[in-house]
Amino acid sequence: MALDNPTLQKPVTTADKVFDAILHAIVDGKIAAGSKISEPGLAKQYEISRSTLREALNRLEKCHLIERKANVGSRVVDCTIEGLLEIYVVREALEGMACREAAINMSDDEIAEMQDMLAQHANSQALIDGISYYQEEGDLDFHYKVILGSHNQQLINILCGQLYHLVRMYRIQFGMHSPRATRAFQEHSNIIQAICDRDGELAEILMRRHIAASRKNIEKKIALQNSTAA
Amino acid sequence: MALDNPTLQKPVTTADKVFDAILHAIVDGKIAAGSKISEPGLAKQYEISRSTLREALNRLEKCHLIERKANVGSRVVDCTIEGLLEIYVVREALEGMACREAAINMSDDEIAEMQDMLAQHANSQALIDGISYYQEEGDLDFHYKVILGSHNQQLINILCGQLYHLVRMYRIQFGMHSPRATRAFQEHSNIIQAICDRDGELAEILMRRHIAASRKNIEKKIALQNSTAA
DNA sequence: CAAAGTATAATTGTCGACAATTCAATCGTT
DNA sequence: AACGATTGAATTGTCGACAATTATACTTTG
Repeated sequence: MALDNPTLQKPVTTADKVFDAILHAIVDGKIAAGSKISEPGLAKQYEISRSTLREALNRLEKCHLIERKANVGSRVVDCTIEGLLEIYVVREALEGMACREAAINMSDDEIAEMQDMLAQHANSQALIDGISYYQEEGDLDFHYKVILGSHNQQLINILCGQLYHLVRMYRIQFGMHSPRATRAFQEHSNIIQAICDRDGELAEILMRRHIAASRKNIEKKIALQNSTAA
Repeated sequence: MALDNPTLQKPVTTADKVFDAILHAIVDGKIAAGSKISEPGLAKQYEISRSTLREALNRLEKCHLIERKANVGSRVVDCTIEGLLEIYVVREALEGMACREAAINMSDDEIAEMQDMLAQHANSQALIDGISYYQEEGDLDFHYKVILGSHNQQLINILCGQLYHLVRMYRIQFGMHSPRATRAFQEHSNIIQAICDRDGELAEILMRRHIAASRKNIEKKIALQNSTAA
């Protein structure tokens, strides 16, 4: 049960709720990537006014989940390999820095909490079975914790508020549950150790390598896919 | 004459124009940082409907220039030292990576163009006079060029579309024209050289140091300010 | 038959009004 | 006099309708 909204600002207005609903629909692929969004259609579907819907669409645009052109309309972003790799580049830079800052700014309690989480993941049946649960849920939990541990509001906003919605969208729509589970777990463990040692420099390097490894894994997969297809 | 909108999507709708107007007003401090925004007031001032104003406000929120709370309203972000330092941390990470990618992805023409710009800055009267023109305008031009040179749309969006509005706001409101002009110029020159050599690793390191130097310069200034005030 | 122009239909942008919530001032109580 | 509750005013959220722009289908022409 990973929190999919670590900033936990509960939806109070109806636009908030519709935003949440459409967000999940897009991330889960129920609204197809690249498809055009019909304002009258969606408004009727959710039984709200167009004004309220547009309010929700504006927030989706903030997450880079939809793109709007003036006098033309909104489209769901489409998932491309290039787009995915671009995100990994940004993640490598930002999460690396977040990890460095986390090593500096996290409280001892926060670190202990993160260690507990890792221990829990270690014991989880899914990891023992080598299944992809860890990849899909535990991995995000870990990364969220590190990001929040940076105590840098800008980093938190960009990563948790914007980029990670896209990350989850790609994960689901590209079906990314690679067999990196046990290895990624070891890398997480090393990163936490660096944070625990308050070694920001090492923590950043390890996190960057961790993310770069994921990216390269995907690149390899894609290359393989292309070679077999050709 | 630095472009203050490198993504150059011209305002077509009235909400776009109002967004531009309010953006400049906030960045220039004509609308005070931290002040509350009155929707009826601003709507009347710009002679538009509240719906159109809210559309503009949503885009300002995307730039992190205003913050909204449900059923309460919008406030202009306030400029704090902590906030400024947070931005520098993000810039160090993102622009460092952008610089690395620029060394890989920039075309020869783009590099030549950037070299021309630097040469032009070298000859500019303002730099010779040791005045702060370079800091305020040429510096931004340089950083924009590098960011765009990354050819990474995510990086471009985050940096040019969001963060740099805040950067300009802080520069103006904190009156940041430090005597780092000639030194910064030399650093820019070295960075371009690394990009020209297609040395992404070095380019990233140099850019990170360049930004970190600015941050430390500010921290020093603040420390000095505090010591004299006490 | 293809291509361009035009007219129609659909969609987006903008507006003003009403409902719901929050803020402010007044009044009453201890 | 200070604190809390209540009432009124102001602000935000939501709605439906109209205007402006764009997309579509049809007609006309070469």
